[in-house]
Amino acid sequence: MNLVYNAFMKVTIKELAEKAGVSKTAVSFAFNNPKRISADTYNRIMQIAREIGYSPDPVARILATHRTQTIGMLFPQPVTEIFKNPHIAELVRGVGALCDEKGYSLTLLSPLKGVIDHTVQNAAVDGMIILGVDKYSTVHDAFRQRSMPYVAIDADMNAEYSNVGIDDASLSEKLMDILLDNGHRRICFCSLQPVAEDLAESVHSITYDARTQGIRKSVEKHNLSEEDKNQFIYIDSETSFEPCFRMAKEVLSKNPRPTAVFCNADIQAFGFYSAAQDLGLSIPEDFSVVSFDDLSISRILKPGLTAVHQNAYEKGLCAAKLLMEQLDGCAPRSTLVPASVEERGSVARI
Amino acid sequence: MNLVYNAFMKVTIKELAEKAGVSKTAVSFAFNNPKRISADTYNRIMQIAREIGYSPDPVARILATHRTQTIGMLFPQPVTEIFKNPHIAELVRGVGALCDEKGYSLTLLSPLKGVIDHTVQNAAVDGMIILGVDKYSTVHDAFRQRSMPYVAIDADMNAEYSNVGIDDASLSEKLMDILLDNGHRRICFCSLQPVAEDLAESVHSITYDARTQGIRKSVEKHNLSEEDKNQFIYIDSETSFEPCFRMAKEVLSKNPRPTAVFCNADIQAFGFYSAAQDLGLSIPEDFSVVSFDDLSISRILKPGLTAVHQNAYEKGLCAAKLLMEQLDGCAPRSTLVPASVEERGSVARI
DNA sequence: CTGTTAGCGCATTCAA
DNA sequence: TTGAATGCGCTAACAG
Repeated sequence: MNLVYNAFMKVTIKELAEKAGVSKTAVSFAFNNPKRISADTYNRIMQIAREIGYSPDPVARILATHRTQTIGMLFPQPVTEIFKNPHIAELVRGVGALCDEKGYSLTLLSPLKGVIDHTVQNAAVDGMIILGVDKYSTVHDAFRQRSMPYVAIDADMNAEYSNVGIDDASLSEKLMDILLDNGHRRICFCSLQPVAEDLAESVHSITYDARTQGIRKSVEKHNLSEEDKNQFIYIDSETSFEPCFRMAKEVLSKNPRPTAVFCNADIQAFGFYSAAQDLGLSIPEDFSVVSFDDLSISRILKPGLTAVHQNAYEKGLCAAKLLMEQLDGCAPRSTLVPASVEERGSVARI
Repeated sequence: MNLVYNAFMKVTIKELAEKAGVSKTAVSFAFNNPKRISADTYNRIMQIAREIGYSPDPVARILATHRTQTIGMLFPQPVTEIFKNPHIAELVRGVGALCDEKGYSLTLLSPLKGVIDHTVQNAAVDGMIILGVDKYSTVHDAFRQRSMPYVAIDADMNAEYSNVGIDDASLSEKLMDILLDNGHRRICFCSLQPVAEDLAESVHSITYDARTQGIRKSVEKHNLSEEDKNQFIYIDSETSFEPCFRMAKEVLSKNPRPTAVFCNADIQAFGFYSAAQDLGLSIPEDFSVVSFDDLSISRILKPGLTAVHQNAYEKGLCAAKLLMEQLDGCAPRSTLVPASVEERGSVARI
């Protein structure tokens, strides 16, 4: 029961005040607003503080000020799962950049006992950035109940809450255009990871929906026959390397083999590049690949990956900015982050 | 000043107690220990709680219980820098795994205004896991002063604090043996990233020291001539892809070109593989590579990377376990995590 | 420039 | 089973 540490009887502001012969307020000022007391008393206080090993209790300070100086990033899955995807680290980097600048800490949050609303109720943070919002999520109510500001990433652009995203639908359409324009018909689509295992059936990813819509639009534009459409393959995929690699091997071993894959995350493309090499297939001659993300580390892929380039760092940073705005009293607003299709060498004409 | 949210006048336990016609204690029990009140009052309390939108204030609870249910990961650099290295994400995954299991949150911490001891004093966490401890750091005193339990990763194995690490010295020696045994002499060494920019000169990385020691031992074993040793090249390197790529290109363009590189992180090896391809060099025929980390994503490298395999996830998990132990009152202890040299195809005999 | 007085919102001992 | 009283450690009006 943590007795070891409590046994030290943490020295408090009261004790220091007594020892220094001043009031608690004076001590408080010494630590937070030194200008308001004389240099003499300041020095005396700090001197004794050092001697008896005093430092203010952060939690008590938070209770009194109502400011945790911490923001949370709320993920739909445990940290241990979600961080398998390198894309997430970039998002965190972006958020972290502003946190560091503003002196905020960043807390990683995930559903408490599987329910995300619990986390929203219990986290000691000033605001949150939330990912993977389900279309029908009740999480918005939870936030409203706590009167807590938050910003979503990759959720609904036209909702009343703050959102940061890219134009998934039109980018997805363009990406699909490339495949279809180059004659590909036997195409494999890799899903984004289900949001939570036990909720797998009821997950409604807004991003995934938008991308699907874009694909559909492209398909319609190209007047594919029913027969063509029936050649599409849909595959469930995770977002860490090993499973993607296995999945890719499976797909590439199919008979007939698809001529191209539409990945929803670079890490999936990694799997296909690696699997192709293992099977003696070459990209793009034997197999074409397109993807979403275009991580900086993906530059290692040869030939270069044709992909939707989205700057995850920028998205994180932008979300953090919108949150800080709200923390300063501004109203929620949404932002569309620029993204583009980068054509490199991973698609062949067939 | 956050008026928007405070204006809602958060509903408190007192208000709920009045509305329900019970004492604050009853409400507290309803949320924390329902068995101690009758089902009737419980239901009534919860009913009204829902109606008026009450949920307990996490911060007040923390102040009263002295438990934040949060642990911190303290990095020597801002999150935005440190997360460029994929290795870090693995560490976080490991820590996160146990946090999730035990219902703890995980806060990412970095030096406050450049001073790490400040962070230690001000973070609202029950304990910390700390990385990149400088040999002469005063951070240990800061922890002692707060009576806060902590665990270091990759610090001193024989200190009085808790530490998790691998046998860097002997692994490094083995890795170097491979290079020397295969006839390499013109070898390039890539440093680990300096801990903090403004402290660059006074940084004393324990890990880096140990590895250097291992290398030295290998060199001595192989009776290298002074002339041989003078061919060694030492290069400062960062741990994100783009800079590594540029650095690699530079190294590979040197005349005479080194025959091999000793990387201290996979991400550096990524740079060399990519740069080699760009320059029309092949690994290992034209250039050999060895590295530390062996990330799962590194499996994409062909030929396979000869590297020290360390399970960063395991290290994080182990550190979290040691910390939880201390939180339960146990004494600090250290653990050596197994690691091994994996010989694959990235080293040629010359 | 300094000190006094109230809380902040909840958990918990003890008595009823 | 319930409630009153007390304390957690600090900040912030306000008064001196």
